[in-house]
Amino acid sequence: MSKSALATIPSLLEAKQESVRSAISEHALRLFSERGYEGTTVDDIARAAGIGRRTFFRYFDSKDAVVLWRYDLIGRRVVELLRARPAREPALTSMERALTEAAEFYNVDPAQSVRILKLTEETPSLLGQQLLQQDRWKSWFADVLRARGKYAEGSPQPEITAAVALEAMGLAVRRWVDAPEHALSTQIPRCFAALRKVAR
Amino acid sequence: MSKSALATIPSLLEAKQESVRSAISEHALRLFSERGYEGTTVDDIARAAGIGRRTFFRYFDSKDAVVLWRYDLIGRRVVELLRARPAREPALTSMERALTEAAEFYNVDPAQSVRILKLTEETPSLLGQQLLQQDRWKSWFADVLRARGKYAEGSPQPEITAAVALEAMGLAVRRWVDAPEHALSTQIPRCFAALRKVAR
DNA sequence: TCCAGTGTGGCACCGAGTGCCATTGTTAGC
DNA sequence: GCTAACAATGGCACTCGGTGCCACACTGGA
Repeated sequence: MSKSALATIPSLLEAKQESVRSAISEHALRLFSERGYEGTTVDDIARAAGIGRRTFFRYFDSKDAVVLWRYDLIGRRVVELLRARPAREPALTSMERALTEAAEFYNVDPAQSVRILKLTEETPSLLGQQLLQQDRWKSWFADVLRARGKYAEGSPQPEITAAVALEAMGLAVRRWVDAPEHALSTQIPRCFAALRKVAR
Repeated sequence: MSKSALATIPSLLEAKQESVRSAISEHALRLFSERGYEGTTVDDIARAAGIGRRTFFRYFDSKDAVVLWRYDLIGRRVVELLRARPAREPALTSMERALTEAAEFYNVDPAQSVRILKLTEETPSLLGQQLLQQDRWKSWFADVLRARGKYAEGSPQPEITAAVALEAMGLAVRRWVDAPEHALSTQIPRCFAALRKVAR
């Protein structure tokens, strides 16, 4: 793809590819809401988007990816934000701030976000993939925290901190999806407060 | 199967089925360690176990299940143990005690457990399924905790407590699998201690 | 105009998982 | 011990996700 360092211009072709990509994605989401995720085949999506089945798999690695690629950015973004936090800040606070800021992603189009998150939640194969993704994030976040150098060699502290923060975030998102009338921005501090209370 | 209330005797057939079941399971694990999980087809397993491919799917719902059915008991066992804990005990303590006791499961055959857990950890499709299973457990555990009636209506506290305890347990298991020379029974309190320190 | 390089999509293939059905064996009633 | 129900078996064909291969079409440059 964008291997050539000379590709200064979006080059028409890249633009076209991007439009094909979003066309596939939109048709897919429409079909999923009409016939359900399992009830929609890749053939259906390809036909609806006016492309070949083989081409579908050039734009997305799997059927899951049509839904889940949107989350790919989030993990990286959190790492970025986390690194930007002062190293002296309590680790859990840094996690909460970074996750809160990254959650702005969902506010670009809240209704769309809720629809996608709900679909993910109620479709086992999608949920499984999402949990897998978040599991990878855990170690990324733990690495950033460990790099602060405040932990003893082999301490489980960074992993635990990263994991439980992600858990709090996950619950906040779930509560928001189940009751979108309460903003995500109110659920996050609520869940982190509950987390801080767990250990008393 | 054991629908008939009169089935006092294991009935030869049930016994045979149990032996077929474990035969499939053992051949599967052997093949997985020889050729890897992805490199082994269901046909291979069926052939090795001397049964038809179709029969394989009568004993196990999926290829994953050959590995993961062993964990099925654990979740239910934890619920049981959790209910047996005194309601006045701090929730996180109850979780730690219940999970610790349920972890005895792994001590029946530690070497075997480590092999299976390692396989699960390094095989995405297995890990995904396992995370999915644990996600279901979270709500089971949360329900038990909520039934204690110590939480305000709609409080995220039970979910958070269940989730982070499971996270601590998961990390303990992971550390044990990566370094089996340190007993799981020492990793669990270590990870829970780290968890309690997160909130300071 | 001809020659790359690249996107496309058809075709054939693999592996997981399922419905259907004939065959086989086991159990139960006589 | 014979036989009639019944359950387990496994073969067959099919669906669907995913992949390798290859011929074709388009674009851009010499």
